[in-house]
Parts: sequence; C-alpha cells; structure tokens
Amino acid sequence: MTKYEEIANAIRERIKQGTYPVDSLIPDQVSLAKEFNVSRMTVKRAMDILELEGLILRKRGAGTFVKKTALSHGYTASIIEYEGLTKQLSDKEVKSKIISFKLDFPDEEIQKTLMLDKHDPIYKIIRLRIVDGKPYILEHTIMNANLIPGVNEEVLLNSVYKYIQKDLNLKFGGAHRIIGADKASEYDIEHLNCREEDPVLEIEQIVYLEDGTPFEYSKSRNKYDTRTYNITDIR
Amino acid sequence: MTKYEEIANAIRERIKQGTYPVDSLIPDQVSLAKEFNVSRMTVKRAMDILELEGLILRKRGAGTFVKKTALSHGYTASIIEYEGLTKQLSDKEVKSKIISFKLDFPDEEIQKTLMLDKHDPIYKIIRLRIVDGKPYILEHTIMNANLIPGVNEEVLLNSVYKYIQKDLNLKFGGAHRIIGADKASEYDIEHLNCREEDPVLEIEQIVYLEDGTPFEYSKSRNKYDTRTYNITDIR
DNA sequence: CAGTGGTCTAGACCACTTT
DNA sequence: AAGTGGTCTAGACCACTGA
Repeated sequence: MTKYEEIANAIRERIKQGTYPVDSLIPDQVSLAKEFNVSRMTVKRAMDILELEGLILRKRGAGTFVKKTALSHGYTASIIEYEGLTKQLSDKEVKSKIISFKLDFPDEEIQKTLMLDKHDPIYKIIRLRIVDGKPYILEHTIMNANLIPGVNEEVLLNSVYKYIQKDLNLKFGGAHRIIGADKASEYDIEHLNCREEDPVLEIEQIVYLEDGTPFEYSKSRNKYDTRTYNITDIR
Repeated sequence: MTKYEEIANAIRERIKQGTYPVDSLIPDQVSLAKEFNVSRMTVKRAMDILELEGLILRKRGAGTFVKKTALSHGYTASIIEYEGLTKQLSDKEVKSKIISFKLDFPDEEIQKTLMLDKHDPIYKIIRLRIVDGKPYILEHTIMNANLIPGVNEEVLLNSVYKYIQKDLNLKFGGAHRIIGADKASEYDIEHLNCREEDPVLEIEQIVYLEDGTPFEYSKSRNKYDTRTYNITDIR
C-alpha cells in the first residue's frame, strides 16, 4: 500500500463518516501534508484518486470541496466489473445451462473483431444463465480458442472469467459495449421465458486482455423487465 | 497548455502515425525526459494520460508498450459526451418539437432524486427530437427550475445543454444512467413512428453540476432499430 | 494580498523484469 | 546486474480566488 493510497483511504473514510461533511471545504494540502507527515505532492496524488472517484471538487485558489453526491452513489459505482455474473450476484444462486458448445472457424466479421486469421479456432458457446432458479440471461459467446485454451463443460458451468484470471493468469484490459433493444428471437422465447411480444435488452461486447488483444465477442440477451444496465459517469 | 499535456499529445501523435507501432516498446522515460528537456516526473504524468486513454500499457521493470487497440477505437471514444444531441449529431439536421412544457411541484420520488423540497418549482418537458426529418428520440425531462432558470421555447427548440453551459455558465459534473428495454407506450406509438409490438430502448439519466447538485432527471426513448448506446471502458 | 491548488524539477530510493 | 517504471521529497514558481 503506497502512502498516497493510505491518505486517500483515510480521507475517503472521513468523508463517509461525516468528519468532512458534504459541500464543505477539506483542509488544504499543506495542512494535510503536515498531518500525514508527507510532502504536498503526495497529498495531491491522494486527491487525484478521490477526484477520479467523484468524491471531491478542486478549485484552484479556493480549495477542495466534498461533492454533494459523495455519499449517495458509492465510490466504486463508476467501475464496471469484469467478474461476470457469478461475482456480481454473489448473494444469489447462479447456475448455467449449456445450450450449445462448438469449435469452428471464424467468419469474416469475427475475423475482424477478434483479430483472427481464417483458420484460427474459435469456441461458439450458447449459455443460459439461471439466477435463483429463473432463466435470466441468454449468452451467445465467441472466444479465441488459442488465447483461452482448455475451456470445457466444468468451466462453462462455473465462471469463465474466473478461469481466465485465476487458472490462465491473464489480465483483462477493457471492453467495448453496445447496448440496444430488440424483438424476442426464437431462442429467447424458448429459453428466456419470453413471449413473442416481449422486448429484449441486448448487450454486445468485445472484451480485451491488458495488451489490447480481443479474446471474446458476446451478446447477452435478457427479457426487458428483468435487468437494466447502470452507468455512473464522472465529469 | 502544460508541458505534460504537450508531451502526451506528441507521443499520442507518434502512436497514431505509426512512429511507435502497435505492440512495440516506447522509449523509456529517461530518454523521453532528455528529448523533451523535462524531468522524468513530467514524462510520467504524460504517460498517465495516455494510459487513461487506453493507448499504452506500462510494466514495471519491462517498459511501456503500445496497446493493440491503440489505433482501432479512437482515444476519445471512452468519454461520454454532455453536449446533447445537437452536437453529437453535428453533421445531421437536428430539430425539436415541444410536445408539452409545464411548471409543477415535484412528487416524492423526484424530490429525492433531484434533492428538492416539496415547493421547489420544476419544469416538466416532453420533447421530440427529429433527425434529418425523422422522429428519433422522445425525451421526458424534469428539471430544477431554480437552478436552471429562464428555459423557454427558444431554448427548447435549440440546445438546453448549450444554454446551461454558455448562457448560465454552469459546468456539468457527471451523470448516472440506467439503460433498459421497454414496450412501446401510447406516446411512443404516437410520436416515434412505433408500432405496438416495437420494443423501445430507454435511457434514464440524472445529470449533475460539478459540485454534485442534480439538476435534471430524464428518460430518452427511441425505437429499437434506430439507436444503440455505446461504451468503451478501459481497464 | 494572502491563501489555495497546479506544475515542474532534480534527485533519491524501491519494486520489478529481463538477461 | 542492468534497466525499467513507481514512489516520494523539498522546494520553487505559477494561476487563480476571495476578502
């Protein structure tokens, strides 16, 4: 733990506890530097973190204020998770049903999105995620099979993301998402407990490793009244 | 323009131009510090920017690499804009039709989301946004009328966000968004050229000023096949 | 004009990777 | 062991705000 992280944690805690109330001025950097026995630069770095988290507002010449929103939406709300459903809904019972699991070659579209050659193998997976016994999300996934080898039934029935991070020791680097609405498909009607007239929320995503290599393209579909996608966006 | 911004710009340009190719090592910080005649800390600050933009990957002990995705999705793609439709679609003709424009008091729900008292005035606005002559988005907006005074027909027919930033000289501080799918409502069918069975994509949002005061709650609805919501999310 | 936060430096030491 | 990026310092100067 670095000094600036420790200071950021300490000040974040003071904001949460109300020691530094919403809308009030925080002590200036020189005072804080004295209090924590560090240089002012280090205090500033701590403030950089809290600013990114949306907790404070800095005004040159005036001082540093606690934002009105500091208490309402938690500071981690802005971070989109890569842990997959299994961890996102850790208080619920998440199960998976494999609808289809094939090896194939990519078409031209997928070759482009996943940076693949014509003869690089891919997994084609269709999985139904079941939460507390109810069908929840229907996932259509295409994955680079050279990058993510060894995917099997056991992995698919648990968490693929955990497998990639823990067993393969790979790190995620980001994702691109496209969110839209669609009419229910035959698949949706069969597996998601949808009627023909029920809208479906679809999240398309390309997920990257830390060096920028795309390893997965997927479409997650769910019945319109079961899930929303939330974003907290600062500044 | 600060030195670290100038260095970040210069290096970003080299990445875009291919001087530093994708997947290659960038010169080390000491060399760059010499080249630009600055201290190493300043080079590091420039790198901080490029890392946030998702252009580079830094490995302690190894060096700094250009990410594979550095060229594909532009570095500004990760930033969600507050400029409203008028600027987002600046190459298209954006018009607005005011469906309804009222003053009212907030109900309990809105009192909570917009941090208002029972007797604080609010605008209730329903606007249809028309792009290239076609109905595009139906916006239901509730706005704090004390914070954003002087909204009138002229403002509504142009850009409300421009009015807030330019004329009122207020700065935005972030937003919270909830994206979901829904069935078409009577309003949608009447104004969005929807059929009863057409799904609708809805984006609910609360928008904040820089000190964290919420000033607007809105729902933007559009026909399922006319618009998606895109997010680039780094790390 | 005093006080705030932002930038920048020159140098030290540390953690880590690669050879 | 050499070289990389990360942290931290003590101090300087600057830009801006508010009384």
